[in-house]
Amino acid sequence: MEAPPGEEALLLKNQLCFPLYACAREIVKRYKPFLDPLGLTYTQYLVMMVLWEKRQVTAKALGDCLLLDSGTLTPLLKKMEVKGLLTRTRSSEDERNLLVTITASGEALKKEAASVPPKMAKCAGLTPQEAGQLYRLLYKMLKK
Amino acid sequence: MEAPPGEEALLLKNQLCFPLYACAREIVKRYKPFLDPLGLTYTQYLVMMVLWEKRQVTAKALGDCLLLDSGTLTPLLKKMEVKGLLTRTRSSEDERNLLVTITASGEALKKEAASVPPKMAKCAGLTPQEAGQLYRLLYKMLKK
DNA sequence: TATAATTTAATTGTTTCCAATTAAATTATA
DNA sequence: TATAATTTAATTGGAAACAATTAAATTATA
Repeated sequence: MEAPPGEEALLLKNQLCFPLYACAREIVKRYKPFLDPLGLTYTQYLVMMVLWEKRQVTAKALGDCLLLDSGTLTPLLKKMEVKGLLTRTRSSEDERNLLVTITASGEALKKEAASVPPKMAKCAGLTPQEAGQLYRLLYKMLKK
Repeated sequence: MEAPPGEEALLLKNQLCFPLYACAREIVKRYKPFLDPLGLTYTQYLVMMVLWEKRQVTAKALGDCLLLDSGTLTPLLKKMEVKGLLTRTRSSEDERNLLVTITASGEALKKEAASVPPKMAKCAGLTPQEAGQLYRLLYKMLKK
């Protein structure tokens, strides 16, 4: 798909990367109406999913989970702290580590967020089988 | 994949959107070493693919192709004009339309770019069958 | 132990991306 | 025709995203 030789290879419609890039942006847009009422951006929603599961993580671990670096996470976490969703403290064992901890208010948001995944599932427009296929292919690409 | 009910649905690992979002960013990163020598960012490369195919398009048509709006395209096209890759002129039939036209130097870049798609195909780490599947699934999602 | 290497966040500067608004040109309609 | 509605770019402001650098803490090593 991506590498027919000659002229064809540079046509937009023969690119695999373009629908990937466009689809990722499109999905974030489709989340927006569901996340706006929670006061979360899509990236903030990802951070909250990690915190709803683990309650406390280091910024490093969060970056490893979400594949984001400190240049993205530092300002993001500061904003979320101002909103009262989490706290940022240094680990006493190792002062280099920033501990990100969910607040009660962050926990409380989980109830409201419970309605988001079912709504989004409809938005994707794929059958469960197709969604499973897509999931597997994307993780295969990511692992490479 | 995206909507198992209850607790499960908010786990990061059960999201379909996350690998999509992460994969799109990852792919742009994998392009970087191949596009840097051409002096193009990934988005600029997409614009050039359209121009290599059509030579001239309106900004509107370009936005429809790439699913980008004027807020993104206006500054992008201005930068590309400064680089000498394209010209920006108004249509005489309809002054609202901005005509984006490839320059000789933009055309010349196509030869160098020919090596990019085969290199990227290897980077994706998918079989041609898998790439085809992924392509179909992504466009299905986009159409919705 | 003193120094070097490593790890972790933060910072800086650039590029996207989008929502919302504005302005200009064109088309439709009263 | 005069006015209203539509279309197209541009602008503005905010949030990511990343590369490269810096600074601080820790660990490894000479």
